[in-house]
Amino acid sequence: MATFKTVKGFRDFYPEDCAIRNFIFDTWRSVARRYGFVEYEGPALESTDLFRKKSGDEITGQLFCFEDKAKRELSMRPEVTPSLARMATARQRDYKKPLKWFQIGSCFRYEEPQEGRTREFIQFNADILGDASPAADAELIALSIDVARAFGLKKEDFIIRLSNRQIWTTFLADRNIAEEHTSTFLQIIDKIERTKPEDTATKLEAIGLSYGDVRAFMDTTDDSHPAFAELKAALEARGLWSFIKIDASIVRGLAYYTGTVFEVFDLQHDLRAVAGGGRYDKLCALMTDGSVDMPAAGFAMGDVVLGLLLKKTPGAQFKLTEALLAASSIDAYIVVADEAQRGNALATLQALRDAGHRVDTSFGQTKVGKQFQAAEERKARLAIVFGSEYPQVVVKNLIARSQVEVPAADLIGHIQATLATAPHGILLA
RNA sequence: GUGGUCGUAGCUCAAUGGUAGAGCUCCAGAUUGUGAUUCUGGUUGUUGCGGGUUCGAGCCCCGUCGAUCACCCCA
Repeated sequence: MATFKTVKGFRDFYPEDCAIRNFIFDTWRSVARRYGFVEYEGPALESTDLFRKKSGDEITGQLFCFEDKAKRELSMRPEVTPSLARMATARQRDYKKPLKWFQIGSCFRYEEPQEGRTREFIQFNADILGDASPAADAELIALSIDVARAFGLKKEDFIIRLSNRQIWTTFLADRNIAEEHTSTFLQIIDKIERTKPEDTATKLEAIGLSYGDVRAFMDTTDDSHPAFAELKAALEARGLWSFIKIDASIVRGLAYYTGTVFEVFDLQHDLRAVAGGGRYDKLCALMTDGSVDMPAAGFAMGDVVLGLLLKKTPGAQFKLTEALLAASSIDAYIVVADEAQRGNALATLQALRDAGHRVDTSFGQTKVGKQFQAAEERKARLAIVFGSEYPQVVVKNLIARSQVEVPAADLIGHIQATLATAPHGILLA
């Protein structure tokens, strides 16, 4: 038994886990690129002040923070948006607007682990900076939908819950509620679906509002509300509006959001939100003390909840299995049936690898049966047998279970021609 | 940070307070040039860790670490 254990809330990625992780990364990347986003990355470690600046002192309780040897206060990043704001504002003159940037990397939060929540998790972040239009919001929402679909999730599996903080700002202004109550109010709304109505009513009355008024407003806020008009038009034109459900209770915590806010929710399993985001037009100005005022919007999707959802959704499972098989299978396995031929076998191994094929072999003298077992295990398409009949070489198609003898001189050409054709079927179970 | 449940072989789990086991996996052989099945044999444990009670603790008690669930929080 090993003496050392994985640090609480952190995960090991054994090959089978890493394969799933890479499938998720590949999917995120390919869809983001399809949308014209470019990849960036920031440091995993930042000055603690960067996060304080954005979220205030109270968040330090949830930070992995420490002092380095020079007594600098540092924190593992709990999110990438502050780093993004720092990077984008620092060199915003170098890039034409709008910036469409995405990133994939680990984030860290010092919290109690439980289902869907670990202390290190990997996020996909997509942001558009320098464009304040609802068209940019629509682009992000469309991206989040297409990412979900790329994982094999269907309309019955997930929905986008959409709102806009402006509708609440207007609601409060219409009732002459002081601006200082806004964040308190939004916190109440955020929790309204999981708090007892009596408790909510008490809290609302404290800032001069009635529960009935708020509820009635929520119930009558639908997709005909003018705040959604442009966004709706842009998504309808793309044929994606049917993925949207207006839900005024979505306000996304007490974050920096200023307009559109949305979450990707699964419909079948009652999980946490798979992704969330929105518009945060004031953040760049805040982070630069007003010197760079750049509108922005974005969303983040974590790997943990997404992974749970993919495992629980049959359609996504199939895609995942297919991708894992494609990633792990090899083109050929070289069987050395006669040790005297190992030199010729290794020369062929090298030539095939040089040509870009995925080829493996066993290291030392092993029974032929074991070598075929290993080839099977590796999901090889071909077995290439070097034995006493050399210079004739046996090439066996492990899927069709047929084999031919090929002269050594023609071997490489024969194998490349065979691999160039589509396999007859995928070897399953 | 708070509370509930749990922790035995690589995995899934047994074992009235009385000698720590099974299945699967893995490795080898049956089978010295062909993938499956079957059969045979074999490796693996300070029972998470540390104390305490007891003639005797995997089992009871305390602490601790971890997992899990629910709070808190969710940027």
